[in-house]
Amino acid sequence: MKVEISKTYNPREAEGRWYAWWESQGYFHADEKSKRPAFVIVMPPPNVTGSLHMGHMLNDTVQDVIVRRKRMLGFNTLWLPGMDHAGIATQNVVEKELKKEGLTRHDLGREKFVERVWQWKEQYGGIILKQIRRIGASCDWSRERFTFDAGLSRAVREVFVRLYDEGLIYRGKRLINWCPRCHTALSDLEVIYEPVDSKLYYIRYALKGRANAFIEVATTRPETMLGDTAVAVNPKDERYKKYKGETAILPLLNRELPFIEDEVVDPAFGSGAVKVTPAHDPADFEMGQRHNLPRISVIDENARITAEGGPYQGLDRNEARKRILADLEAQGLVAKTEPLVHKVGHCQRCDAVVEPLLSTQWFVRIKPLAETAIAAVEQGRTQFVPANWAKTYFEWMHNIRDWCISRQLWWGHRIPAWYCDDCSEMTVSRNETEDLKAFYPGTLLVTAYDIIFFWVARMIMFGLKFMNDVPFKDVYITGMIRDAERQKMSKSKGNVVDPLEICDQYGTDAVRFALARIGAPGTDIAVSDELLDSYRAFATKIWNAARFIFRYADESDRLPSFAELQQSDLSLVDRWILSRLARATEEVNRSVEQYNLHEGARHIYSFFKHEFCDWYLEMIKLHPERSKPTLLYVFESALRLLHPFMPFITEELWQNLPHKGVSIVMAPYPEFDPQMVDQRAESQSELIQEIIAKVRSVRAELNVDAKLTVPVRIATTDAELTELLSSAREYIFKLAQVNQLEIVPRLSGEQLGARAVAGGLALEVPLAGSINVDAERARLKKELQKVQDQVESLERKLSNASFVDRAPKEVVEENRRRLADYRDEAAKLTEGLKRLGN
RNA sequence: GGGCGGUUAGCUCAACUGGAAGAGCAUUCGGUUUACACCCGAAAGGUCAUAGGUUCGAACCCUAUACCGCCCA
Repeated sequence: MKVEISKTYNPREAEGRWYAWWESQGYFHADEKSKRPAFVIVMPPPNVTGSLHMGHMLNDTVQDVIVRRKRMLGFNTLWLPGMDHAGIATQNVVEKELKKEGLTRHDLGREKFVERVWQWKEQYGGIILKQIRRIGASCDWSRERFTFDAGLSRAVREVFVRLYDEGLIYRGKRLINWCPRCHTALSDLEVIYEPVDSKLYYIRYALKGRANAFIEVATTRPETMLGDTAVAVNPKDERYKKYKGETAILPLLNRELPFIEDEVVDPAFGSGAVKVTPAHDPADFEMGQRHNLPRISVIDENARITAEGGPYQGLDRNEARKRILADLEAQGLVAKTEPLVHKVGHCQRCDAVVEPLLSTQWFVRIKPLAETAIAAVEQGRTQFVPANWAKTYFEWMHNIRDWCISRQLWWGHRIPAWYCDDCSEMTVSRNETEDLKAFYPGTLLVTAYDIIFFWVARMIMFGLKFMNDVPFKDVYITGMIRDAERQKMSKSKGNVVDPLEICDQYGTDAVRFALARIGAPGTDIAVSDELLDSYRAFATKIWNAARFIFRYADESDRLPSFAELQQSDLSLVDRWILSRLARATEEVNRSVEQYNLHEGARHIYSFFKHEFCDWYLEMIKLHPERSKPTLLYVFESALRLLHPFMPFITEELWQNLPHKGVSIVMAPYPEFDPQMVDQRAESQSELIQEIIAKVRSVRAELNVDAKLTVPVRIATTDAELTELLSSAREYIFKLAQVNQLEIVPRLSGEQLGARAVAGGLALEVPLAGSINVDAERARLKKELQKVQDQVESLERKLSNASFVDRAPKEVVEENRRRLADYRDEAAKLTEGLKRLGN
């Protein structure tokens, strides 16, 4: 019985069906007892509150292509999925919910609140994990992890205690980033600096003991003046030399401020003099340390002015700014105001303006960890792909600063400071130990470059520290997704596309292929409708090729082995396509192995579309039954080759074709077989294709009616070529609309016809009087010009003695051969032209 | 200010080790050839940002410049 498939492919239906089946069959499950070599990727865990965006889809596609191929190659693959409990983000979400009920987390208390967050997590969290399934990611869901699970909490405590015992964790009063909305400390990385339209205020500070003498300081944050403890200028600044040793008087509060000199002050900024507020500015904090200045905290954790702010106590920082400026204005102390765009730190999670505050927090002394991690990358134990990103990593690691690790969150790991003495025996559970043995270190981490500082660096540091080995051998850095105008996608710009909608629209396979195809490592990707259209068309092409095959395939057909094919009666084009398949297989494997997914995708695309569909399928229409075994063999192999990129459509078609095994997911990945290469079949077949292409080209340029069949005459005296041409004449007939092929020793000058050269052979399309001599002459002249340009450039090259002497022999030979070919072609074209007169 | 990257066809991007500049889309022309009009065939389109240098040979290596982008401070 013939296999029937629908006229068009319905991606949505097929995708859901196959994924559910794959998962239920346990194909993605890694076996911790397996003896096969392991291939391990840990998925950078998405936030529990998150939903899939194109960046995730790119990452997950890259990981899935790599993992699926490795699985098919027989590796014991583990792609470990998980979710980040995302402390601040998740707490915010639940707090917002509570607010609707008129409650705050304080009304519930810590325990009840955390319980509530867990409820939220079970009910609404982790939508993204379902979405990740939707795009075909072949993760081992049986091992799914949540960063707030008991096991991971224990690991965090263990790490904390060990670092503390070694003196790498300390508690100290330092200037930290404080989010007054989230009410927590943030690490440096959690602060996003954004340009803000602001003003630079020039404020007059009086000088002690001098009537009417002022120094102007420039500031963007007048409200912090309440905490000023000095005025600073650059020591090289001549303008202020005269004030050395003087004392300034802080307006409004009348505090005495020493006049100090410090290199960090930029004489070109503002007036060249700045106020120094060690408790509210990182640069001032350091200056304060250098000059032993007192630190006065005037802003509290609610961003309100403290008692130190005297009359301004209790005011919000913004209100305080207004009032202070008004008061200064009233006293004539605001010299001038200039517009200024400067970068202001915002909370990564809630976008509130971050307040630098003095606070007692826990810090990790990170330098010793960083040094080991730097060495590991220098030694190549972990490699970046592309290698350039190692520079970014080094740059950051060399300038790393102690890391503030405490957060004032309820939804987060608790610092076990109160039972340090008791927890020294904590270990991870036995089960995890077995998995760790089997799967640590991992092989690969795939992430965008904005995460190098977060996950990559920290995983390397802590992997080395606690597992004595790097956590992964390679780090593949993907680009960022941009829209068609190359703008970064962001919610505020409103140009975010939902990958699931895109997948619904174009089919997941098409979107995956597009991402893989265009995403060279480390380069940004612009997603546009045109791009997606072209790969949906590719999926459709595959579907239709299958429909063609199903016209001849029967349920009783079985898949031949290559050995069987070799013994059967293969046609020229069969041998050709097998050879091309072998080469495509080699290229795809080489490319993907080197993480050049875009190259791999390109090779498959080009093989499938331009060789298999455009030539092979067209050619075997002459003898479909004879070529059926090869057709089935090549198509089935091509599906396996393509499967990592387009998992759904390949499974759908594979299941309907003769195949071996239960699922393409577990079928072997094609590997290069030198026996399949047939150089002779390739050159013979290419000659035929060149002849067909030339005839088509001549016909099109001379506007020959598409329905009209024409005779073709080819000149050769070579017996082998004569044999080849006559055996391949049917292909030329069918594909070039030819009705007669005459092989002659040489073309005579008497016949009027269009001339061309294909594969070194002169050919003629006698058009029996219908030819336009002028058009043909023009066409030939143009053709000849091109060839002569080549001849000239090669002659120049070869007449250069140092090229002939110094270039490798093969290159010189190659050029000589090309020159000879072009000269021959030119001669033939000239002859054709001469015949037409001028 | 420090670091990184980019500049190739109208557009989006490739080009593995320095050795004939490619693809997709768009454009033009011709086609309902029974797998496919989400298609087929043909064509046109390039000073590889600019200026130097290295080399027999440079899109690729080096130097400088211009413009664009990103990261860090």
